[in-house]
Amino acid sequence: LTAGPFQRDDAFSRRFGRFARSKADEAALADIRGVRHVVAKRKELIQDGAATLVAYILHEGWMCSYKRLPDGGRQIMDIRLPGDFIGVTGLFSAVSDRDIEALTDCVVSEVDKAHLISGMRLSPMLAEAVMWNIARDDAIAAQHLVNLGRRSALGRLVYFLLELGARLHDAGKGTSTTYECPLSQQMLADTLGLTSIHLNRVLRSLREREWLTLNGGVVEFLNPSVLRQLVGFDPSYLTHVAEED
Amino acid sequence: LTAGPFQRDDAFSRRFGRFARSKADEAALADIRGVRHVVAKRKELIQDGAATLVAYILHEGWMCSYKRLPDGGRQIMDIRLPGDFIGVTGLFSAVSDRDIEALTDCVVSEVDKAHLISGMRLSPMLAEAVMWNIARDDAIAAQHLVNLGRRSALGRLVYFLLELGARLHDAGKGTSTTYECPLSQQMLADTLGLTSIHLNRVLRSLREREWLTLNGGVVEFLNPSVLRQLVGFDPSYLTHVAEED
DNA sequence: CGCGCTCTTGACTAGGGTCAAGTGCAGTGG
DNA sequence: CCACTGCACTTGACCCTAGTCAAGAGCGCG
Repeated sequence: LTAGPFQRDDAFSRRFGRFARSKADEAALADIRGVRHVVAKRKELIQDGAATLVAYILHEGWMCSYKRLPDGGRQIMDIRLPGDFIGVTGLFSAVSDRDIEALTDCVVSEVDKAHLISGMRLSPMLAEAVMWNIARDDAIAAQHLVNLGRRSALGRLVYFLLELGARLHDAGKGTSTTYECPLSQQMLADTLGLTSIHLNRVLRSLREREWLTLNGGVVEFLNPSVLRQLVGFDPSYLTHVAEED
Repeated sequence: LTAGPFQRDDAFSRRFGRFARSKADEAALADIRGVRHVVAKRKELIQDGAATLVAYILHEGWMCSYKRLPDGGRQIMDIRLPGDFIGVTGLFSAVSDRDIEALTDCVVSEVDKAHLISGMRLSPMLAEAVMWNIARDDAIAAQHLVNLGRRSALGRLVYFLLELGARLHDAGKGTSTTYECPLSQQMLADTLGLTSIHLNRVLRSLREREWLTLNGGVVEFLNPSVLRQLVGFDPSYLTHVAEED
């Protein structure tokens, strides 16, 4: 894993290339990418309360954003995957309201605020792409909210793993029924508002029903259609559809 | 309640006026406001699945956005108050992923997408103000997520009512210890991921401890400092702080 | 007057948290 | 090669928070 040069199969290019209609568009996309960094597993990229100076594009690896509670617990807000922006909305508030941590070794590139704004002004396509991405993250957060507020532990886990699978597929990872998932049970629990003990019980129940397994960091859907129907999963909010004109 | 002309004490002007530094800025702010409408209580402003053509500024009244679940339940994502944008991020996805409904009689004005984008391009201040607002809504959603994932029923209710109070104060409504709240117990429950029955029990418990009351549509904090400390409420994410330069 | 809505309360249930003990395994050092 | 340690994962027993079911009160409205 190195902070090497631009690659065509980069998840960011896959996602945003769909918006580009001209050479100028592609140049605008390439232009917002600043310095590339490698971020080691377990290192914090952004701290809660720290000034928000730059955002990032995540090229390789998994990250998560979370909040700590007064009582010591934590709530993971979102998992960030290759191709995702990190901390874009945060650029417009004075300080970050959450921590962001690398779950695996990661490659990111910086996105400078002034640079991003001027890029969006010059390229309507870039503005559209960035705003669509913000809307997508918003839709993901909304689903997460529904998950925590109104679904059982089993439903939450199923929905979350299905959504992760769809997002990974979008980033060019995994197959339609299986993917690698570096999240520990404790992390899944912190995401879904459960204890790791209960999460373990739910996983066993899913295994025994032969619906899905999570073993050695690999998620496998044994019965995807039942799972999708169970929680009403419709992944259309995750991918951009071009406007008809 | 009429869809009358622009007013100086409008919550939107209060919120966004802080960003303006010139006559041109004020003109840009005034310029994105389109047609004014009155929306009757219980009417839907935006439907889940409908094409997203325009956004709105909420001038008067309360609205909420929610999602319905396959099993008939619902999760309220957020309460929208005077001065808030409605459906701005939604402008950048093809269809809305939630319903938005008036909880009281409301006054809104339309915000046209093309108009908004050109305004943001011409006025850096407008761009900054709109993006800050998106970041603020994001921070509110993040707190909501923490609420649902990691707090007890009592903690959720306390945090939510404190936050509402702070947001209303920002909009020029209520006092430091009391405000009018048109939300039924069923709506509060749908917001906080609880049943209305349990919400009622929690309200009783808060009343008996003499911490807060909700009676006849009026919230009153009897012991604000205890409540704030209980849930670690810090309202700084709700108001914009000007950058030092 | 009766209908329908929100709110209230009680009795019972169940989903998920807490506490505690134990397994499996990757490192590490003797 | 084998202890020793630490961490993630498992499982069981028990408890408590919040959901379910049911009944009734208060009140605005046609």
